[in-house]
Amino acid sequence: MDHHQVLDYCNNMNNNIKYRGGEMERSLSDSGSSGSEEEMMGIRKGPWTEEEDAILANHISFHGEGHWNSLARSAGLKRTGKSCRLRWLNYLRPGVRRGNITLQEQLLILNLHSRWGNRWSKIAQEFPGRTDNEIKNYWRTRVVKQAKQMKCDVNSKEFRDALRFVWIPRLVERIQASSSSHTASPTSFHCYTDATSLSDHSMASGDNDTSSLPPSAEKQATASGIHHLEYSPELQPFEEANADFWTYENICFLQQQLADDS
DNA sequence: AAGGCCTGCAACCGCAGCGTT
DNA sequence: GAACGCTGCGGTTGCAGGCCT
Repeated sequence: MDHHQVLDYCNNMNNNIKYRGGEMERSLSDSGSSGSEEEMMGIRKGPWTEEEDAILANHISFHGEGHWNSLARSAGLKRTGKSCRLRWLNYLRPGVRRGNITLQEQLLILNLHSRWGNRWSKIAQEFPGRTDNEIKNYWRTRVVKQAKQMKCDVNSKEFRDALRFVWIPRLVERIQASSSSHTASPTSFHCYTDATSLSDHSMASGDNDTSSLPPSAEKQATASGIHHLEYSPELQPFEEANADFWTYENICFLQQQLADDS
């Protein structure tokens, strides 16, 4: 990205960013804390301004990433190096994707989390353009919320079974439905659905109990004590699925992950 | 209309690991 | 090998906007 591209990029950012509450000056000296070096230096905290974003992006375009503390100083930003790094990686960096998590991404998040736990940066590596922060937020705001609604711990066997036998199969069903309505390759999902014993009857009907499960899943869910599963609105369709991502290889990968979990 | 509550997300904080001196 | 600084990670918090009463 050369200098002119950065400037264009910054202009676009300025036009597109939706700021909450406008510019917010919140230096430490304003916050009432006292005596810290940061306060003496007038280090700013809180939301970034458009001007700061432009300065940071412009500076990185000339000098590159890294050495964040010295970068912050030389750019004239009254921010910590950590703050600059976070802002760049999570927001300003070219290629960052923001917005709705697709069905495929949801499925992969559930699966990778079951494998790696809260290792968000590692999980995020499987999602080009997504940040660990965004995936972490998704997990906490959607999945943890769902666990709370089910009155069980997110790491409990009960909830993990709910993910495996209810949530994930339902996501797969919806991906199938989305795929078949947008592409002419319904056989793409054949191996996955066969291997997970999913029947053809729809789980997208909004049923709230295990009667909507495939027979094998229903049996296992019942055996696990899951009787009153409820679905959140976020289980309703998100934006159009990313068909390019949903390749035969990815399907088989997920299938293998599911098999490894059992 | 207004006030309180809830939700989602950006950003901060503390800590651990690593490299350098 | 101790001290220091930097970086990256995961947990947590603060707040704007939406929703509800």
